[in-house]
Order: sequence, then C-alpha cells, then structure tokens
Amino acid sequence: MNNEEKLIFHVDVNSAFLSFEAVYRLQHGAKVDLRDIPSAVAGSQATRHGIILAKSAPTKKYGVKTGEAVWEAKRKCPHLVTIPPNYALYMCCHHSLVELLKSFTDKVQVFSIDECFMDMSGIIEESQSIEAANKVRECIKKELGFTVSIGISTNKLLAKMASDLKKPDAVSTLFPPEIPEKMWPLPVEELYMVGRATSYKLRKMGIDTIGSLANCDPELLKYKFKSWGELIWNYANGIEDSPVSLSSREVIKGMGNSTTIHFDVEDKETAYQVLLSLVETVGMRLRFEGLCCRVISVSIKRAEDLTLYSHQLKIQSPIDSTTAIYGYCKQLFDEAWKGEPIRHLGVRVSDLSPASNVQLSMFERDWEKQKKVDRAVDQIRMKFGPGSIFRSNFLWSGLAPLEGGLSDDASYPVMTSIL
DNA sequence: TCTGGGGTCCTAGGACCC
DNA sequence: TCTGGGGTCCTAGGACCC
Repeated sequence: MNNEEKLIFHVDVNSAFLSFEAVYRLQHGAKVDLRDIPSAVAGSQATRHGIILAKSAPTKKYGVKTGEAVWEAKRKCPHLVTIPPNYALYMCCHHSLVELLKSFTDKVQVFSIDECFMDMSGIIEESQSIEAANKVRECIKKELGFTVSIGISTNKLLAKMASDLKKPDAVSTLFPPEIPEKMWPLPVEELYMVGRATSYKLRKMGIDTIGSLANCDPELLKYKFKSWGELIWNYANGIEDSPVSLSSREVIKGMGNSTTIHFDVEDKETAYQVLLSLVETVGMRLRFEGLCCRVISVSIKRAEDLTLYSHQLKIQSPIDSTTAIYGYCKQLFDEAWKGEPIRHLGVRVSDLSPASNVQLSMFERDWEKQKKVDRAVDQIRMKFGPGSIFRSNFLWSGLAPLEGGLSDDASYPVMTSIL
C-alpha cells in the first residue's frame, strides 16, 4: 500500500439493454435507431412478466420508469414500442465492454452487467483523468456503438455518484473538494444505498438532501438506523475505501431461481412441478460450481396482494442432488403454504461448501446413485441443450421443465464460456 | 392481462445451552 | 424454583443493489 490517492473510473452504459438492442438491430439492417423513438425493453404481459427493463430517452420524457408495469407505461406513452429481452445478446455486449476496458488497465471490476470500475491509479495523473476518460468513452462508442457515462474520483462510491451527474455520453468528476458543490444539493434518495424505506424515514426527520444527511449527527443516525446509519453517513460524506476487486467474481454465497407463473397456481401438484423445474436449474448450477448446500428455502408470492413469504430449513449434511433438494422443497412448501392462489414461486440454496469436502453419511448411500444420475443428466444437457432431457411428468404439464436461469438457450453461451 | 429475477447483508426473536 | 446473564444457532423478514 502506498499513501498516494487512488484514481477510480466508474463506467455505466446508458440505457444498457435498450442500447444493446439498438446497436444490434442497426448492425442487422434496421432503419430506425431505437434510441431515437419511444421504446423500451420489456417482459411479456401475456406471461405476466410485463415490466419495463430499460427505456429510451424519448420514453423517459413521458415519465416512464424502469420497473414499472408495461400497461402503466403504455398509458403514459401510447405509442411505446416494446422489445422482448435477449439476455444472450446483453452478455455478449457485456463481455465486449469488459475486454475493451481491460485494454486500458488490467484492474477492472465488473459490478453488474452494465457497470464496471477501473483502477487507474499509477497509470495516469489526476490532471489527465478527464482526457483519459474521454478516450475510453470515445473508444467504446466507436468500437461497440453504444454510449457510456464515466465518473471519476478517488474512491468507488464517489466515482459511481459522479457517473450519474451527467448522462448520456459524458464524463464527470466528483473529487472530494467538489462534494459540497456537486453532491450535497442532490435529493437524499440519489445517494447510493438510500432506497425507498430509508429515504422515507430520513425525510420524516427533515433530512431531504445528501448534504443535510452528511452534516447531521452521526450518533443520531447510528441510534436510529444501527449500522446502516453509519454507512449512509459515511457515503454522504464521500467516505468509502473498498478496493477495485480483481477477481472476476466474488465467492458465491447462495443461488436461487424463481419465477412468476403465467397462471395462478391453486393446487399442490402444480406447485410441486414448478418447484421441480426451479430445483433442476439450481441443482445443475450447484454441481457445475462443485458446491453443496446446507440451507434450502422456498418462497411463495400470493396472487391476491403480491406479498411474499418464505420458509427455510438447515440440514445436517450438505447436498447437491436435485432429487434431495426437491424433496426438502416439497416439505417446506407443505409446511408454509396456506392454500391461497400463488403467483410466484422461488427456490434458494445457501450455506454453500465445496462438494469435495462432503462426507456422505451411512444413510445417504443411495444418494450416490442419485448423484450419478444428476451428473449424467447434466452432461447430456451440456452437450445437446437444456431441452434434450427432462422428467416425464413435465410432458403434459404445460410447464417448462427447467424454469428460469438456464431454461432457454439464451443463458447457455454464457455458461459454456466459463468451461 | 395487474408489478421480474438475480443477488447480499442485517436484525429481531425464539430455542437452547451453560 | 422464579429470576438472571451470556452465548450460539436458526428462521423470517426487510433493506438495498442491478
């Protein structure tokens, strides 16, 4: 460690999914640039996935927000053109972006599908940072066809806040001396980690801007919000010092799969089928990563009021078998379900450990056989595609045998690329 | 045809032990 | 037997992010 100040860039793709689609379509002969018309990437209403995932600048003018229901967006913007999401394409664009950024520095942290941090410390001087960021921005536009906003500062939090200052296709700085002028006047909910619940409480306390949060008594915040209070007070003052993490991925803590079913589930057998389709994917991912789990959790979203509840269980010996996990899921579901119509079901496993450390107990010998079955099925799916083999009880169910995550070929290129 | 899906971290409360 | 304290583990739920 040296005492020199760090220099961090935060790169944020403008309207990522929509930009990716626009570029792809232009490359394939489209006459219209989606970015110039009221358009949005959105899930299908027919299968009840109808929310806005990304929108163009013209759509934004109508007051349409990301995460909003499509019918609501169309009420605000009647001529809205909606496009179904294509995650395989977005992952390709993501990989291209990361590779391009790595040509400027090897210290690139992938933060999400459309955001990266770059540690430029020691590569350029602070005085050259705007020029360098503009070079990155222009290079992305020229090579990949979409625009980004880049934020520059001495830590990741400030760099991230900076990239939001000017959009699209822009570079902004937010160095510590600029905090009072550039960050403090902003509404408090614009601060990273201040979401709906916290901003509601802060505003009730009379704290409306990031500045008034920064200048209030940290002890009062700690008293009211526990550790959260300390965190947001630090952020409001620009205090943050986590490193740009180079490992391509953090340690996996858990993995889950959930889906909104295109009809309301009202009977146990159908719920079981959905759970199995969810577990198939989770089990595969678990085995693919060479991990076993000790905690299994099932979540249920009510159709009536969209409220969610969950039930979980910790087991003695870690497992990775689809059949075993499915067995626990059925049990959890039976214990939790109150009989009301279900809109959405989820399965999640956590407390993960490497599969190699797992010792099978005497009573679990038959699971050895099950493991071989799991492995054989995984291999067939990897080789011939996810639809090549599935349990016979899906044949007439009208449900997808593998729900979510890996259910369509969309996710497959991503997965195999890790191999 | 009414609002997705993938994560992480924290906290409160209960059970149980010494 | 009726009043504690300290600690760990487990579960449910809520907060935030993209």
